[in-house]
Amino acid sequence: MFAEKGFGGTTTRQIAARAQVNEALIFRHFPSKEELYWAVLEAKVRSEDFHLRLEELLAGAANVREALLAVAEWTLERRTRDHSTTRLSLFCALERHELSRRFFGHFIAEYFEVLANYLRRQMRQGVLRSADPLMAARTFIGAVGYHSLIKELFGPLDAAGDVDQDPAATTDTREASRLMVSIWLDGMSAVPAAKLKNSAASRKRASRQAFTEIQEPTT
Amino acid sequence: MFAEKGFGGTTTRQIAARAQVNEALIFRHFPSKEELYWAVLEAKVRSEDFHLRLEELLAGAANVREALLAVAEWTLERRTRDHSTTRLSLFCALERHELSRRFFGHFIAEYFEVLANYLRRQMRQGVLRSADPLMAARTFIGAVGYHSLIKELFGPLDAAGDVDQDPAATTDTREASRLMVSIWLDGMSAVPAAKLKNSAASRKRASRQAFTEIQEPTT
DNA sequence: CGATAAAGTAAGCAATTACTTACTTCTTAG
DNA sequence: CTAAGAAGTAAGTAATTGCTTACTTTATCG
Repeated sequence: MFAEKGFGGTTTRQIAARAQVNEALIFRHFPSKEELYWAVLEAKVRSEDFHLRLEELLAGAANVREALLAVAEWTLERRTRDHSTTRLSLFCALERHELSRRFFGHFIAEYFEVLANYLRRQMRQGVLRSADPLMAARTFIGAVGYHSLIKELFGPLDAAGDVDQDPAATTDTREASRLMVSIWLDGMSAVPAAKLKNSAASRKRASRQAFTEIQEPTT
Repeated sequence: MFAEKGFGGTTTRQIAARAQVNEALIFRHFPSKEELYWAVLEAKVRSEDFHLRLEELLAGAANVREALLAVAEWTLERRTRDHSTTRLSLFCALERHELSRRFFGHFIAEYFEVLANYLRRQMRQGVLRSADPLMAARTFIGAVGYHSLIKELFGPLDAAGDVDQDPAATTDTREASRLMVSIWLDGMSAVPAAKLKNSAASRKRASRQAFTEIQEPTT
């Protein structure tokens, strides 16, 4: 309910009603509404150990592309399935500045750090060109995160109008992930030799590249 | 005040106090708090004609890189200077789902559309590799937008700790823009010849890998 | 069992909410 | 000048807020 209407927008009466208990019971278990709120946040954060899952994904992937694809798809899929974490953290950040920074802020920083460390390693090994790993991580997460954020907050809005509704979320997730990874990775790759060849004969790209390349669609 | 504490978090009494008028005066000019809210939103949106400014920036740039750099720097600079628009739109999206979509949703879609059209043109001219322009636009805006969003909501959080505060916002803006543009552009360029030369000179990594494959390492 | 504490509740508290009413002041056109 | 309406206000309204009090029920364990 906090994720749905925020801290200020949720009343203890509503919470009690939804929990099918008396309102006074809330204040028997928690000294105040605020304490309940932080308990909810902590439980939420604790239950979704993001940066651990992220480490797993990165460690389990065969190469950078696979890793980033996995991260992108995981992120998009998770966030389209459940908006509550995003909403909760956004509400938290918007409503109470001080504490949210120490809460989600630290959490997010940790998350970035994990990806940044991975990218740093890839840079050292020459797989990626060298750049500020933290910024590089942000750029990637940003593309993925913003994409899903807009979708969560404002719906599909694919066209300028409002005609076509969410067509096939999974297809979209796949395709979106692939494009974002390909853009980021091509930009960060240490060896864009293939791309050069590619541009030299700009037509039949598809046949030439066994892997890696992401096809363009859209007539 | 709506940007600061949201619709529900702002009371008409507070507004009246800040405006130094009697609370009743508000309801003489606006039939309800909600109507006042929408009036504020409309005024805000109207005053910042984003997609027009975006078109100007794109039209005025010498090439794609310049254009994207201008867009990135403009976005970052504007958003670090004034958080109110972001906060307002976020609050709006979080608090009232239905109307926000028609409000900011349509607005954002329009914004994406402008950039997408520009990118489409560049693709047709062979400057950029062809891909879904809307997705490409989102990927770029995403990297920039998310970066500034995190900063707005959770502060600097550069390191995992909390030691170094915002060092030099302008320097950061410049550098961040440059990196994001370079990543995105290298990933989207049809002719990355310069990049090859560049990387060859700097590290001679290029010689190592003939084409395409992004080597995995992972011990 | 029986004592003790935890779990649970009905009713109500003062404070705050968006909004109204009944009234006074300012501005301005004919 | 003056009438009329706009601008402005003090003092309320009923409803809702987080939270408390005084009480009853249920579970636990020697």
